[in-house]
Amino acid sequence: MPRLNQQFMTVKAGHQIKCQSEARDDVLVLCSGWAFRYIQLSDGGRQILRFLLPGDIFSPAAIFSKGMSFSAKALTEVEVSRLDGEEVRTQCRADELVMMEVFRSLGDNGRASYELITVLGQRPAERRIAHLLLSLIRRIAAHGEIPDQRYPFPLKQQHIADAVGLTSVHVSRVLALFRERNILTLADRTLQVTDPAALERLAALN
Amino acid sequence: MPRLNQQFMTVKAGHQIKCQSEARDDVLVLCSGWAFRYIQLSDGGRQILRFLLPGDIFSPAAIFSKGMSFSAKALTEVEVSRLDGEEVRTQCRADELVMMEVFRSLGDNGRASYELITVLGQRPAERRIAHLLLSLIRRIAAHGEIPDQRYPFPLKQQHIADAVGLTSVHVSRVLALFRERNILTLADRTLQVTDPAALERLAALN
DNA sequence: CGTCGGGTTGAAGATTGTCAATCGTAGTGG
DNA sequence: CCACTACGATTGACAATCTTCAACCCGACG
Repeated sequence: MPRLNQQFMTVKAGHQIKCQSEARDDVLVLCSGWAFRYIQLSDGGRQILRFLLPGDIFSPAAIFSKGMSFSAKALTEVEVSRLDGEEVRTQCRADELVMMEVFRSLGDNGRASYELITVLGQRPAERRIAHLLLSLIRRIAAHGEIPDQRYPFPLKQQHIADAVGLTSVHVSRVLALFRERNILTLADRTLQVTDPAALERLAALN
Repeated sequence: MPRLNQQFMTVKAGHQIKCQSEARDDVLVLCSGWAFRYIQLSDGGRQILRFLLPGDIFSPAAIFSKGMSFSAKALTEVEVSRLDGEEVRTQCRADELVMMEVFRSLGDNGRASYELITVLGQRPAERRIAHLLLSLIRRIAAHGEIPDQRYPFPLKQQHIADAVGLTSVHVSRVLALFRERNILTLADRTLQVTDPAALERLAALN
């Protein structure tokens, strides 16, 4: 099994990793830190499509299909590995497990997209934010056991706002509400959940 | 090249084609009529994820990845072809072109999802509706040349509402506005566009 | 002729956005 | 060590957008 050619880079917090019209056909993988995919609108708005954690592929869909145009930015300082697209494709054909991994990633992203569409279309502010927080918590927990319901959480309120389609002002108010109701506290780059059941009730998508 | 086993069914307008927890691992293809994918919420709300036109696969992602759970309904009377999942997968491995077709479909759906997320998160009612209408127009036009900017359009206002995350009452008001401004008229299962440029301006995602 | 589904309209209220001021904290440079 | 600054979070007042509820219309259809 040939080792794939890879090339590393590190990007500082807040800086661009990939822009909408990136021509190159490479596969980027997040090795450490947090990042996010987003679409930049000309009127200054931006929609965050998904947050990326270590191990995530920046654009799994782009491996087999052209023309996904979104940008990606580093949320914290990150390390990114760049693989040649063609090598990845031949590797997929050769190794069933690699292929499966790519499909799993594609499936996760698709499911997350549909959930986000549903949340944005059908849920009020509180429940949108609860859903985002719980989704992230689950993914963080899958990466390593977390003591005590305290999760590392590098997002600013503006990121939450851009992810769930609200203003940062409104996000601030909703988080204040959560704090008053003793559901969770978000401060100091840490998310502490005090009432996980309540959070799940709000985030539920049934 | 072996002909795939297929089995046809027709479903009347408004009836279920596939439900969220469909266990069977088959590939459904829409042969005629319109349908839509959606997620049903327990509180009565529903989010329409995508409208399907003839030739569309109900769940391209499900071919290679488990656990996409949405339902599908017929919008008009439809004909659906059912293929065995396993046969489709072996066919994909055998025939590069079939594989490419599936990837194209996956890519289209992914792109559409990201656009919908952006529209729902960042755009007000008018622009959401404009975006939906224009997307549909483009797809209809791709299916056969259309004279005169008059498009067949089987959606009720409730469908538009569930697709863009608004109430049907508000959809009605926005459509009235479009009519007053001579942008388009929606009546009688036909969509007539009188000012395509204005529609594109509203629908634009830049 | 009645009724039913879908569309339209008005009035009132809830949710969310906008604008602007304030505050706290962490640099940064003198 | 002390301004000075910059950034993010918070708060209040107000406005816009969208929903809710209810009534009504109208054409299709039994």
